[in-house]
Amino acid sequence: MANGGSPGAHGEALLFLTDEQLRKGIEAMFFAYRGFTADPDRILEKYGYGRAHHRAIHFINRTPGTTVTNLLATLGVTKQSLNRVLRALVEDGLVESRVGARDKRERNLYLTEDGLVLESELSEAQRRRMRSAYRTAGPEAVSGFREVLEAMMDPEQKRQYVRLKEINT
Amino acid sequence: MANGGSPGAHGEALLFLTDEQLRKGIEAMFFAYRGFTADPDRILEKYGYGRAHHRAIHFINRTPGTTVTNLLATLGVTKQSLNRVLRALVEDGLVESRVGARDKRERNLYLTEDGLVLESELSEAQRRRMRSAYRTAGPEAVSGFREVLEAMMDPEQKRQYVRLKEINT
DNA sequence: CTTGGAAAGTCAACAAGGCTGACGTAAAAT
DNA sequence: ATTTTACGTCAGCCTTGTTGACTTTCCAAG
Repeated sequence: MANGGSPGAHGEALLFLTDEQLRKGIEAMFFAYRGFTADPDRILEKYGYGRAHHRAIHFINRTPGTTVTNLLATLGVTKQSLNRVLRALVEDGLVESRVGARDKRERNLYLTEDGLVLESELSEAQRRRMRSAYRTAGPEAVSGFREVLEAMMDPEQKRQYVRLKEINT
Repeated sequence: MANGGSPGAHGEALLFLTDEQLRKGIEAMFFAYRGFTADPDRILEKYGYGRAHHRAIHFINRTPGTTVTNLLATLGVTKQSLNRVLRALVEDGLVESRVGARDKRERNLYLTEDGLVLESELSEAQRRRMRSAYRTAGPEAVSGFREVLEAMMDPEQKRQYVRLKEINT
């Protein structure tokens, strides 16, 4: 079951698939994700928001005019859970919810000016860290980074990711 | 502030540092982390546990005999929060808490046989996904993946990561 | 034109897992 | 002898997720 240290007959080519290597990858994900969220978390706290608000703000900014159902699919949470967050953002004037033009049942979501300001504060902080990590690791590492992450996603998540990736190419 | 599409005088060498590229990295992290936790989450649900239990189990397994204070530093949560999780695991017979031999104030934590069984179920699921992602992306990508993740950690997290990495080399 | 179903919003209740603050006990260190 | 450390615990709070039930509005198909 567990294959320890000694490299087998296949040699170095498969070294990166040992349990040891996989474990390092797992722990790297765990610790890196903490860093990934640390800066936004600090900013959000100032405004009394949490990560859930950040996610909503991020994806509304990414696809302005998106519907609630759309956002639900992207975020993978329940309507009730998203609604609580969305209500706060609308009440605080960071998000605008317009009745759909074509289909009046839908609500099209947009960031207000204030919403855009917070979004930019959050994403700049997150980009700063990402930029520094990219710079440290170099372009080759970056492409490997993204390849592995993509391969780690569930099919549905990957669909969401690719869909967004192809906007503003 | 935002630098859009057109490559500047530096050419392709810095393309990976555009806001566009950074954004893709950010979203990749978001979606990949969901995949990363999906399999363990399903398993944990069967036993009525959550991610917090998984983390405790993982790191107790990694450094058997570790103390509560140690675990606290690794996990980055409060004593009260960890205690709730630890109490459940001890009561359910997955973790053993022995009074320290040298320092009787300390508690040394170990997985029991049952604990080891669950740990192995969880980590095998997680390794399976990581292995598949590594295989898809290839060895070069894997090293880039880890480099970027390491560069993304806060110094304190990186210390934890490196400390663990160097056990069982 | 009626009706079925989709999109959205809302209420209530609950759970996991974070947090702070305040104590208490045992044991080590000074 | 006193202070500090390690651990445990009680109480209460918050965010963010869940289920279930119900309503309103509106599109679309029969």
